[in-house]
Amino acid sequence: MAERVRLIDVAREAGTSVSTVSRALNGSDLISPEVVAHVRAVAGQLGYRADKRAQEFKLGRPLTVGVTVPDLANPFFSEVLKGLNAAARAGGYRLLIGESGEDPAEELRLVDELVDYSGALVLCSSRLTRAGLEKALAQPVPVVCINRNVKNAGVVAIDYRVASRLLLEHLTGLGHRRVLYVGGPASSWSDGERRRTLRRTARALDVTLDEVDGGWSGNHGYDAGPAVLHSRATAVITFNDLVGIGLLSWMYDNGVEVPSELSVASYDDIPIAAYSRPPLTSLRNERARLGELAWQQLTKRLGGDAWPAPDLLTPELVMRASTGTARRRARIR
Amino acid sequence: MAERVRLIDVAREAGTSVSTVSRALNGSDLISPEVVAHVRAVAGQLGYRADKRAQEFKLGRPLTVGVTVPDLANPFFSEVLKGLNAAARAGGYRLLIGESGEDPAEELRLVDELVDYSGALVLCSSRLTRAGLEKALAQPVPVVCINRNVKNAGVVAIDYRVASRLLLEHLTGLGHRRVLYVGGPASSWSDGERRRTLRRTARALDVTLDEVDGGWSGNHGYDAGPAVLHSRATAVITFNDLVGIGLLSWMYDNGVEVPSELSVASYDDIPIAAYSRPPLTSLRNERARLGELAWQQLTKRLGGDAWPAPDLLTPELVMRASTGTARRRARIR
DNA sequence: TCCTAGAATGCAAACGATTGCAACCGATCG
DNA sequence: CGATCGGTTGCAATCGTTTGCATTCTAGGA
Repeated sequence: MAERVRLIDVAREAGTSVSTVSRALNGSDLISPEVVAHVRAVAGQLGYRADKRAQEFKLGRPLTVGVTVPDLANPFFSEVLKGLNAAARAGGYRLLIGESGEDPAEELRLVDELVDYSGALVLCSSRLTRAGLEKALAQPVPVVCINRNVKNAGVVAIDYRVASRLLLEHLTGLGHRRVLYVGGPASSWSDGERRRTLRRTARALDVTLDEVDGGWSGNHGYDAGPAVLHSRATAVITFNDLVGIGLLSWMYDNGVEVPSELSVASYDDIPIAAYSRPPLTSLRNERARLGELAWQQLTKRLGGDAWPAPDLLTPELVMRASTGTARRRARIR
Repeated sequence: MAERVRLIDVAREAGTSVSTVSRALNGSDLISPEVVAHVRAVAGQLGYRADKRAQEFKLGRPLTVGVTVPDLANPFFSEVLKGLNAAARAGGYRLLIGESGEDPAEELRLVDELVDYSGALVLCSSRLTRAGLEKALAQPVPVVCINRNVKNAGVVAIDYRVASRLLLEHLTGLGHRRVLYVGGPASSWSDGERRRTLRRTARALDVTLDEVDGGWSGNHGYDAGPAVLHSRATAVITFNDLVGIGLLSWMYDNGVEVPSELSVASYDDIPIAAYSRPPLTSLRNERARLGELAWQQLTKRLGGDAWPAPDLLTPELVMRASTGTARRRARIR
């Protein structure tokens, strides 16, 4: 934990002025090559590292992107972060990450805090109320929303219309005529979209669609077990894979065979979805790409352009053993 | 996206100097109450928000803690982050998070970058080589290691001696005499600790312990399936729950019944461990507490004290259905 | 020999805040 | 009535950089 070496120390040691050192280190062509070499050598010897905070402070806008996610423990979000982080770093930016814990009030607090340090904001699956969102958009920095549609902001989302169609067509193809949707958190825009598109598609396919409330975690899925069984559906679609896996577990504990008595399918296809028992049919999406696209929208905007049109990502159905034809009605043994 | 309001704008509007505004806003007792009220009112009206970057720059050390984790998608790490984040925020600090992707070289790069913006570093389950670690510790900021033991740094870790004893005693209690450990990444210190303590305890309990290499993800666990079956062990301990769940899935796919033919237990007890099929016996630990303790060590150190003694957290065995007495030998059907 | 163009370098202001110190005020006291 | 004092307030330096502009120096042409 040595003392910091500053520009002035290098200048003194090299026998020049700070401006010369600064220019030499930053590769200005105003400086003679010999001096550049000398300064570089001295700087290296002294172990000089520019104070990034001072640099950025002087330069203006902070090179930081503030990001909020509802739940860091959900691989969906961590992979979005991975993509966003890679893109942002390539563009010279860092990520400041905040987790709201699925709580809209906390998310608002986070936004308020992050904006102090960030030159831009990315709200991932924002749980903000409409009013909260307005406040966030009123901040003096550009905002991109992932999986949430808003005006005056960048928008990157998964195409849930396609998603819901893929799921329902798969299930009807297996002969299911009555499907239950186990929903997510009420504050989730994407839950709303899933419901909306499922309903529409169900109508078009002449499928009966029921809905119950669930949540976002394995616990929520497990707890939804009884409600699922009491519905008369032969197939279930869950808000996400964690819920789906929890539900599978309840079915197992209660002797309901999947898929012969009940089919289960879900959104997101997180890695462990392949390792549930039975493996979960789910909708794969390019989550990392969501992050990348968010960054692209941001750079365009930071470059002075208007917001581009929303980017929509098309998911892909991954069929696994949790869905099949219904051979008999589920009943608790 | 309005223009930023600065201190000078407030001063002009309030008809005073910047110093007065600064003091009024920061609650100095040198200012008369009326002026404070007036300045506060004007500031509020103008929507003034202090430029945190300028503040911190002036004040000196950055109020940021840089953190590295190997894998954001592993709930173990996200919960450590949760605890660390809560504690750090309570202390007025923010987190700058970097993910190394289990790659030591990338982690070194991360450290190098994070240190430019951070007043302290937390390395979570660092995969750094000894040399890399030395470099990291030579940085001009205090460093805390979570789940890695080093000199001249803060250390917070899980007590793997206890952990391994709990696991092996549980298994021997069920009658197992031959146990296989499916290991983690070679760069993981905690994998080393698990192996070391397992070996020692196995010797003490007169259990035969075999080892194979695995990894950190569900895929690694699945891929270890054949090796597990070819070993003559009746019980398996996996590096972590993701590996355990992957392994369970392979056993299922290949007709091996758990636990009647093979018991599986693991470290960490991440939430979905309860929802694997069968539910996974695992070692619960207070991950969020790891983060908290790391912060406590840091504050002590930042306060000028020497590094406190390492904090060791004792895990707790959660028995679930993946372990039981071996009734017959596993064989692929 | 003197002047000047052009290259190289240094001086000092700036980014937005905090803070030590000096200056100022009215009131009290001698 | 002037000196003093406590309570307020403002001036200016400062944090570590970058950068516009002035300055210096060298060499070449007249």
